[in-house]
Amino acid sequence: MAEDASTTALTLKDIAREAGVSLATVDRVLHNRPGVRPDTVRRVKEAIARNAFQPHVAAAELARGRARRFAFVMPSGPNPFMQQIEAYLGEMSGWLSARRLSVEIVATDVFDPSVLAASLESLSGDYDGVAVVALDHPSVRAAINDLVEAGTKVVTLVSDVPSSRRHHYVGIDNIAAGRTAGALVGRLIGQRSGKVAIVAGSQALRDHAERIFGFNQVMASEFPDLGVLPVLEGRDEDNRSEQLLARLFGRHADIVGLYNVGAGTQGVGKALTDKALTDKALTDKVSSDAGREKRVVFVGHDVTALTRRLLLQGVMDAAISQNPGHEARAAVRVLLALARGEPILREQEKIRIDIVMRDNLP
Amino acid sequence: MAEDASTTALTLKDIAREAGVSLATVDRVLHNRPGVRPDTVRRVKEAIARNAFQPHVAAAELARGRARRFAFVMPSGPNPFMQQIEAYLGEMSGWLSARRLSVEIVATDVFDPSVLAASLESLSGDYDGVAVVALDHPSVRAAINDLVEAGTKVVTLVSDVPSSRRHHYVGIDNIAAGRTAGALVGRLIGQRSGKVAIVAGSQALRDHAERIFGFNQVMASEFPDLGVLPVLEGRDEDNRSEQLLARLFGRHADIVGLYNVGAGTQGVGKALTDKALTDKALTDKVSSDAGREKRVVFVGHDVTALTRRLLLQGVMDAAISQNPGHEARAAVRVLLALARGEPILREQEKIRIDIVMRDNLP
DNA sequence: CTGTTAGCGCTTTCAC
DNA sequence: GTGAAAGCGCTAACAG
Repeated sequence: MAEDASTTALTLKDIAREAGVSLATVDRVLHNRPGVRPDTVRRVKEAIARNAFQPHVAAAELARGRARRFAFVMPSGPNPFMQQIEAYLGEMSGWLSARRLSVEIVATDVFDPSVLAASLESLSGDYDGVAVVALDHPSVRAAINDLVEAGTKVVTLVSDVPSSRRHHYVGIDNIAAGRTAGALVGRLIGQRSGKVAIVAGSQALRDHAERIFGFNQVMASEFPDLGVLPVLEGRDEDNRSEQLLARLFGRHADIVGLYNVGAGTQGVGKALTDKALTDKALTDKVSSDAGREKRVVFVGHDVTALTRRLLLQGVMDAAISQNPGHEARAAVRVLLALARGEPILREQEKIRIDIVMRDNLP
Repeated sequence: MAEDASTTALTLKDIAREAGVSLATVDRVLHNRPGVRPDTVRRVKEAIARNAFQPHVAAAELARGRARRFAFVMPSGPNPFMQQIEAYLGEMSGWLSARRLSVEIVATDVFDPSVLAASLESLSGDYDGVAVVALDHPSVRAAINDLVEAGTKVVTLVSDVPSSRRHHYVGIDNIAAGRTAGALVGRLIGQRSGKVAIVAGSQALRDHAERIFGFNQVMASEFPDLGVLPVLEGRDEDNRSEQLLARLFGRHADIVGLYNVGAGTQGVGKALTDKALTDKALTDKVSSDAGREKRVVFVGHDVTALTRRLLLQGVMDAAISQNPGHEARAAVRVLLALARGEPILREQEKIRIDIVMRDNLP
């Protein structure tokens, strides 16, 4: 139990002496480099294990000389969530340069498989690691596999390609996120009855499809009395989402819940507040609590300036969120650990599904 | 814009040459060490600023030689949450030793101010940094200030002493946590009416008192129709909490919500399931949905093996949680950054108030 | 297949 | 006040 804390930690040299070999040989074994007789490998490995030897990362880092370069392949459009990730990468610049790490952002049309694949291919050889917001498509998968083949460390970010050989996925489980949204909508509706609407960008997007799947799962099994209306596809555009919704509200007077799967939140919020005003005007003479009774429970994704405001105003009830700062830092740390051959702290790098309501806004 | 990426990063030597001084002098200026003429200091600082020079942390770490020692002063009792923090510290052992860092856990009766203060005093001089689950008391504050005075870096963990000179607090805003609990209880009760019960360990504990304060704030302003019953003090003990609650349920048939502020969750859960059984027996002949109608909305704190089970069973509706793994790692990283004189990544080290429900269980 | 050796960019004596 | 020089524990190039 009582380790002698005053003893200086072991070094490569100690292991070398103990195994009866030279520094270089231990180094070779440590990094699984070829050119060592199997028997020697065994002896060295034993010495390492016996002493629970941990090489000093700082010394290793210093000795390399060469700085490490990472590329982040991000969507080129003006997506607020992606911009947040880029902003958080920017905030790390001091941290990065003190470690002689460089992170370069490569903007691409990630929605066009061939363009994305070409972008990835063009990175080969120049970077130690690549983080990519990936589209799940065969040619993208192939490009990722090629990078991995060439020795580049690859992590998928926010959107995964599970069938590829990427080393790690930094993002949330979207089915669970959809389930969480469903549980919130159902629970917050409470005893009331009525219908539930869903607005998504497109059901062809893997993450949107997964969220809808999870949402429907929960609605069907736990809130069977709430009828779920067919998914509206707003293409993540504000205007389109607003119009589709307004029309839907016209056709169904009994909508009590709404799940916005992707972006276009501005339009969704607009449609909701318009509806609230109309309802209020209609019922003002009779009852005063149209706000309470007719209020539509609204759950969406991500904490942006807009959703923050909607939450504070009470228009939105909850946002399911994946912390963009955490994703940015986790991607960098994972790439670094992979490049160094260090173990990944799974717990630390796991992205949680955050439920954000008005009182726990970050 | 186009920095020459191939240029090797600057080193101390470059700065020294540019400022017309030696390596040693730049080092002295960099660390605000005495023995440099003011004018020289200025020249060197200018050269550093002009080049946005960042010393290489790995080189600095390697050159120090001496390992850094941190102490974690933790409650000695069998508190599951604290045990989780210790477990996560344990999981970091590889990471720590690869950086020649040592973390020692010092168990103390943190609820006795004089004992805690004495423990802290005894650490002086032996550690580079101390993380402490602090009790807010004058003698504890004094002990913290003494440590800081002696050059030790100090962070408070989970429980803060805001009036002390501690360098950092790693933990949540407990008032906001209480507000979040209140909003959840209120919203999940929905249209039903009735009373809300609160069970706490003790109102003398700062964090419990703050949570109750936040909870009552929200109940009063947003759910004025729900009557909040006087706080039961269960001393975080299962049996006592259960008995107090059972008695309360006997006196009030219309309890629809329950907030458990601290531990003792096992007892609270027991009391709730017993009540559910009784209610069901009473109403089975008349209506079948006593489960739905009479169900008490139950919100508590922290994700442990027990609360996880209660959430899955549907006995508990939500747990307000502060991620113990994050707290452990944040405390270490903050102490390390403070010791190295590096900036702290505020965003990264901020502990969020997590809302955990069945579908987003970590 | 294995060993020797020259640094990496700092920190820290010890001299001047 | 300031500078010169000896490492810290690795990696990588080169020599056998």
